Amino acid sequence: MAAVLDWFTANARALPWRAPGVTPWGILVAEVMAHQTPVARVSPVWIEWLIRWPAPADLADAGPAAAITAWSGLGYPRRALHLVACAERIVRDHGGEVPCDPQVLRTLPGVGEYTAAAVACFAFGRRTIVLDTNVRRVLARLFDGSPGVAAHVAAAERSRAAAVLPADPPRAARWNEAVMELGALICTARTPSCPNCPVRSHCRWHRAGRPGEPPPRRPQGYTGTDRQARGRLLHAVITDGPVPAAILAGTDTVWPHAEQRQRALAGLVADGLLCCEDGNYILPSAPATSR
DNA sequence: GAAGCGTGGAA
DNA sequence: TTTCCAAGCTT
Repeated sequence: MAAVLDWFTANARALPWRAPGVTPWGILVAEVMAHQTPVARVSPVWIEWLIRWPAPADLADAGPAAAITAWSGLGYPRRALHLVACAERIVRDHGGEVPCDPQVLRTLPGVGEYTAAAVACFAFGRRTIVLDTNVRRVLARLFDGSPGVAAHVAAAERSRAAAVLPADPPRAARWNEAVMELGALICTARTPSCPNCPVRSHCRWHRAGRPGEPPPRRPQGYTGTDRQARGRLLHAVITDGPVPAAILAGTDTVWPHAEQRQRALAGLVADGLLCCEDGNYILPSAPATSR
């Protein structure tokens, strides 16, 4: 639909990874950083990472501790380990170049269906089906007239997305990016700005009077969870350097509940985000095994 | 297939 | 202040 492409030309955000000359590695880093994370928060961290580690080999050499520290406040720090493992695999198996085949990309740590399609499309111009939560929501409203989407991608969604994807690869890539942007800026989950939508007159959901409930809210809850405990404990080591196990595990300095504290620390160690050496918790210096 | 995995800014 | 949630992936 030309209206969406025209809208994108006029309204695309100037995200740093959309600048000319950004490498496939830059695209991959941006996509992983953007998982469940607002783009506005990703931008400064992405710039920092690409300056420090402009190519996969640079991050592979840097190792996990530096990556975890530089991950800053993006959340889900296992993604930093995934990127290090990606970098190692890219160096070892792909001559230091990010692969362009979505099926190959899919085998990299932390790269799922969406990210593989996105990197193949945005970095290499491949004609792939890019289905993130924004695209799914836009297509569901536009063509199905439903207010939101299910938790998981259905087969029918893929075929519908394929059906509306332009045949010409460069145009398909543009379409993917444009629909994603439309979902991020206009056709938002909570309060969509239909008056500003370039395809409101074609939208089944809008034409039907925007029926239905808003998408089911996810059970989240954070305060007091293992997730919060993990975040606090890891943060302590990132900011203070090596922390004696007697303090981190043995006292309630960082986290009050003893049993939960042990569970969280064990999880962090199991995930490769922390190591315990010589009685101290430290960030891992050895490469995270990427399998 | 459901559950687990962080964070900080906006509403 | 509290609540809600933002370009998913893995087990």
